Amino acid sequence: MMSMTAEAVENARVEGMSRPPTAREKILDAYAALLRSDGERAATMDATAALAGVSKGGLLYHFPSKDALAEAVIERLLDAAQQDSERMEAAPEGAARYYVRTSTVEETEFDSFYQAVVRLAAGAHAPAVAALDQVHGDWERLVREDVADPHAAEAIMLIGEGLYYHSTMPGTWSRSLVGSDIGALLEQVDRLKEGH
Amino acid sequence: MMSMTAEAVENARVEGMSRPPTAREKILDAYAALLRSDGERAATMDATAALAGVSKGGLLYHFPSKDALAEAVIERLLDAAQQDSERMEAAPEGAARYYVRTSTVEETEFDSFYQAVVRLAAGAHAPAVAALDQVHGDWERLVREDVADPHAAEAIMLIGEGLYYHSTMPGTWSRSLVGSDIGALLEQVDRLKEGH
DNA sequence: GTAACTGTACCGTCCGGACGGTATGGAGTC
DNA sequence: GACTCCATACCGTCCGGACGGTACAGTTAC
Repeated sequence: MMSMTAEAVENARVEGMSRPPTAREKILDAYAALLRSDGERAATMDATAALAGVSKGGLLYHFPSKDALAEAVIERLLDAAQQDSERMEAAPEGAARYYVRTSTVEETEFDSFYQAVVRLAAGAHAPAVAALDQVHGDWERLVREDVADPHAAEAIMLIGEGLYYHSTMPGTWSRSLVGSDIGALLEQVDRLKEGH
Repeated sequence: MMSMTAEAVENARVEGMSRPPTAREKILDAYAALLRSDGERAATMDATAALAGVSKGGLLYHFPSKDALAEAVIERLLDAAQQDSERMEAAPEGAARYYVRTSTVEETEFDSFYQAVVRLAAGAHAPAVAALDQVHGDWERLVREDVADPHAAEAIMLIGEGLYYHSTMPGTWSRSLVGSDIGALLEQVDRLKEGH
């Protein structure tokens, strides 16, 4: 069996080979989980290492600085967003419906990292803000291509962003809204899309 | 000339008398401004005191702990939200239009403190989350009263929350959306509200 | 034998908070 | 109306702990 450098492991992951979770993956997941649940402040290196079941030395072996951790999370998001955009563009239901439908909280890896990066952006982390800019820009472009009326497209974008807003916010009211019928919401999207 | 205790000064503020900005007000504004611009992490007591033009000791005189600062910001938000809800209920254009129209970034005191509390909530600050729950619950109730179709009401709520999402996010893409024509967006709201 | 860790010990900085001052300006007393 | 007393409204410094990061000597698994 070949030995693998950290980089080789990373490449293998990017190429889609599924592998048993390495320490590096566990650390990244733990960091994202802490960001989501308790915010940037609580996502310390010690806490991340503890949650990942790894020593601090082990964490620093993979990520030499906290910023490296943040960069890796952002990179993961951009990778996932790239794939999501392709699915969105090819969706038979149309980009607008796809966008709104997938904006609801599903326990996907994509959402997990999206929410993590939102928390980073809330701390004014410039690369996180830039990454969100890029992701939203892609979505907006695809929705605008799908929806003839630009004002309807804008309203649909906002609905999706409202759902993301809910997904990144803890609290009770989010459940009452997001938990409701997606089908009915998609009908509203259709109504906006079709014009009057 | 009457003497005023700190409590009397506070009461005067609550009762709506306009007074020259006291140190307490300046500290609160500074703290909210730091939360908005750079997030919870950067809104330290030292930074707040410096921005308010007050010594650290002076800050701690008015707010004995950092949590007291957060509580005061939340209280301010709830006060402002109370007044906003009353205006929303009485709005001739209807609650739905009022809600969406005022969800765009205006440089009001209300928005300033709303964004500050969102940043606190992003740090999993429980009272901040509860306050946002309450504010959003009021809005939702009023919009549901205004819009016959509950699914349309939900879509309208989400549009407003999408706008708030933009307002709390730095970055370039927010401008292209939020800066666009509010009138056109309100037309979309009308279309949702009227049903098909 | 090398990559992938563990575990510990340590450093400098920052942050929240405690604390001891100080200036001011009434209130009460005679 | 001078004197004491005291509350308000601050200032400036110090401390303990947490956090990011360094260093490095061992250990395990392939």
